[in-house]
Amino acid sequence: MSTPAHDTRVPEKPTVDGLEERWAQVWESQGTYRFDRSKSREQVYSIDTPPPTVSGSLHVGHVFSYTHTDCIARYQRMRGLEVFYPMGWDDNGLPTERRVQNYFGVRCDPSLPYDPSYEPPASPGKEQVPISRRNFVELCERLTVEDEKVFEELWRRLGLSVDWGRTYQTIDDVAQRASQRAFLRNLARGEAYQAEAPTLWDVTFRTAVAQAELEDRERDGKYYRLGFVRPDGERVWIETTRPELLSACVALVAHPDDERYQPLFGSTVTTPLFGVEVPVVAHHLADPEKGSGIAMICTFGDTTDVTWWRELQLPTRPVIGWDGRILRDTPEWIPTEAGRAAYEAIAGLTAFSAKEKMVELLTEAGCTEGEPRATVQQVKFYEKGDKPLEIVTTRQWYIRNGGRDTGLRDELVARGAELAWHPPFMQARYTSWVEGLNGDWLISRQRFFGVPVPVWYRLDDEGLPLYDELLIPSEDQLPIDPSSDAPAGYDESQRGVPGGFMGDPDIMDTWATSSLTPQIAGRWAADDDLWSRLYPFDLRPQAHEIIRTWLFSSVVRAHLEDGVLPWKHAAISGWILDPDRKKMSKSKGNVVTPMGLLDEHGADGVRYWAASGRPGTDTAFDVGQMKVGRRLAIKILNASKFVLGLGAALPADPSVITDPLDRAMLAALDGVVREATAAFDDYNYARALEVAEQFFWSFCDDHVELVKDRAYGGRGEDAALSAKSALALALSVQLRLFAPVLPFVTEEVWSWWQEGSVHRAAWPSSDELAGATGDAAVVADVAAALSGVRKAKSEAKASMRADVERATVTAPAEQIARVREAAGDLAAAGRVADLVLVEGPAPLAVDVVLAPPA
RNA sequence: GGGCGCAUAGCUCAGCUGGUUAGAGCACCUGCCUUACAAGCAGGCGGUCAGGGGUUCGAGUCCCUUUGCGCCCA
Repeated sequence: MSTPAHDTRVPEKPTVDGLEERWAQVWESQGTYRFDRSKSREQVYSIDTPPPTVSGSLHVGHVFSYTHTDCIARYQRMRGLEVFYPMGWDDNGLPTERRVQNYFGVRCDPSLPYDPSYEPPASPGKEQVPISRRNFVELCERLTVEDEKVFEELWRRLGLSVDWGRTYQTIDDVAQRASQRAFLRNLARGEAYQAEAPTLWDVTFRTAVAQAELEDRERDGKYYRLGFVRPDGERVWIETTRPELLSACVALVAHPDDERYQPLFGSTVTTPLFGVEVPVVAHHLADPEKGSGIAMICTFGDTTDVTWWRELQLPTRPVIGWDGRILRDTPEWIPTEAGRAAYEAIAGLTAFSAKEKMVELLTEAGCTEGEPRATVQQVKFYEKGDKPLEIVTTRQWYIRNGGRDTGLRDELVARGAELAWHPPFMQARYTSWVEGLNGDWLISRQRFFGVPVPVWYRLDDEGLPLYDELLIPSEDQLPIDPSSDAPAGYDESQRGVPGGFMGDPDIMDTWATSSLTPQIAGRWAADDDLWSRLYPFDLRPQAHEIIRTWLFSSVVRAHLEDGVLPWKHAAISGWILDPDRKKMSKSKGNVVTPMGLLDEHGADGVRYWAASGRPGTDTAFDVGQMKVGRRLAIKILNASKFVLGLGAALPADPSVITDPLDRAMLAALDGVVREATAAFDDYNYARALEVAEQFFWSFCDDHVELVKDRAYGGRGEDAALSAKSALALALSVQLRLFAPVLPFVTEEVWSWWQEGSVHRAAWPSSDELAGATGDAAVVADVAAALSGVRKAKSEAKASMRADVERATVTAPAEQIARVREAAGDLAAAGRVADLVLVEGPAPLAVDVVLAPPA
């Protein structure tokens, strides 16, 4: 009839302490979360896990969002899908470079040869030691291995159901191969190209920066009023914040409708000091309200200058070098001796010093008017930099992303509409970003720790590179480093010599590699069998601030390579806010270490807090919620101990559950299962948790209290069997409902009486409750009646054990009928001697006469 | 300047496609050792759902608007 109770193993004093360590070990040794690659694509749920930056540190925000993904992963696994859930480490890029520089006291000098026996100084010295690129990369790898260990430890402690046999990096050979292969294929299809173009340039890092990495910052600036000279000798006054670029001036521009300047269009003026003749042109982007309404166009002061330069086909007169200083050679376009002398005065200066010098010279020469006018300007910065970006003209690699092609742009916008966004409004971030693009994706970076651009150039007879004559490796040669590998048909002795070759010196943007995380984790083009079982993936979880970078660039790569979306769903997590509703950040010193939280509140408690945050919603950091979660976990232990201690066991046949109250409770639970399932299918783990939790508390406080007496045998064997069977069934279902959010405590209880892991058990369904359900409405009415009795005792300041002489329940007929179904349990739980049920008006009321104290 | 989101009890938040007296947890107050749990249990206090206007028989929910906060983009 039912499973005997003797195989349960309930501890005397259950505790949540120590569960993490114990179960993390069991899961590892049993391979609970190991991916079974024999499953077909339809049987697999594949997750494109965001790789955290290992040279940074994990914070509460990581714990928050990774928990969400884990809840989804665990749910899908219990639904019977084989979950592909890898973990990646993002070690590619600038943050690692900087950390290595500081940690070892070295810097990369790509001109140096590789030294296989190199060992870094024991402690960093005052001066950074220059080392070769390969040595530098080796140090990066050495350091990141240590970081990864710390991260993995935390993730295991948090209980992420990751397959730890499937970790990946964004810099190792696998990643480099995928990244270079994708690039070469883009190149073959004409989607990757090189171009000499104005490029936003960080003078500190000496690298180009992509549109997606920009941010605007406010800066105090000054407008200087400079007089240009017309052929008739009259002055034209312009206002500029960058007088240091005067020598780079190529034109003046005003709005075509501006009557003040219309007479000048088509004429020329000469620049003050330098005497260069420049045209006066018209363009609608010139703002008549700004300054004097007429502006100078330079090579290049800002991105508007670039637009004007391109659209008005103006000449190029660069004066700023890659180091951010004024170029030393006096430009040939300056015609006068005085002009050349003025230039020599600023040659080699930083932009800042050059500005001061220019203002001094202009003022002395009487070319300025009035005092400089203070202004606040929006200036473009590299998001990781601290000096304003300059715009320099360089040869760079680009990948088409729709920024210069409306056809492709429309296709990518359509991809965004095809993706299931959670929450849906996040799609707007994507669409507006794609629609606002104004250039292709610049992927080359003049840095060292990254995936090299895998091409060489042939050198002409004078040793100059022929950029059109690319030397390209075959895919089976990958990964390559063109600075140390020679192209086919050449040998190392021909590097850098006339008629020989040179490697492309640049690396790729970190997003050019991380946009391929599905391809890297899924072993694209390396393990076709695995790949075919995973791709396109099911889920990309990520934060909203990188929709424009990571999400978009991933869509671009999959669209170009395979003509598909890389995944079906994107789950966008919110921010963690501190109690002042500000974003938590290291600089504000309000960051809490995740390991400390796990120690204090337990992994289940911390996960409970995280899972309470709705998808995409910013959530306050709240230890109160973690305490609530911890209490819930403890309650699950205790309630389970009680139920199992009664000798409750799962019924082999639901017909033993005969009592209407038991069946009512299971009917209500059936509703909870349906709701939790629908919520999880909608990626709303928070709602799923909420309904399960709400049911659980009333299950404990009302149902268990009501049936206690019957379960102990107070009304006979059959009645007790019904109660115990229903309790066991309800417990089994509830443990599984909680398992995705509270993996440790549910596994602990599961192990007391069930075989295998709860995390590989089937998600509860209505089918398993079928045949054991009744009228769910009974639950609420009986609970209301019990509550009435309790209230009377509480108001009389009596113990809940106090005896009741008579309790009279008055309610409409149908409610009375429902209460009657559980009259026996109600009388026992309330210790009511005489329970009277009376039909009457709503709402349900209870009149209680307490027995005199004994 | 454009876009998105948020505003509900002291705090943190639910309230789906508009439907009877607006919910939960925490906190607070009053009690209760009750044989799973005092890390518990019972009961209670507490809200002109940011302000204004509109649609509707009916609005926390839909529309407009104002204010405040946050984020993304220019």
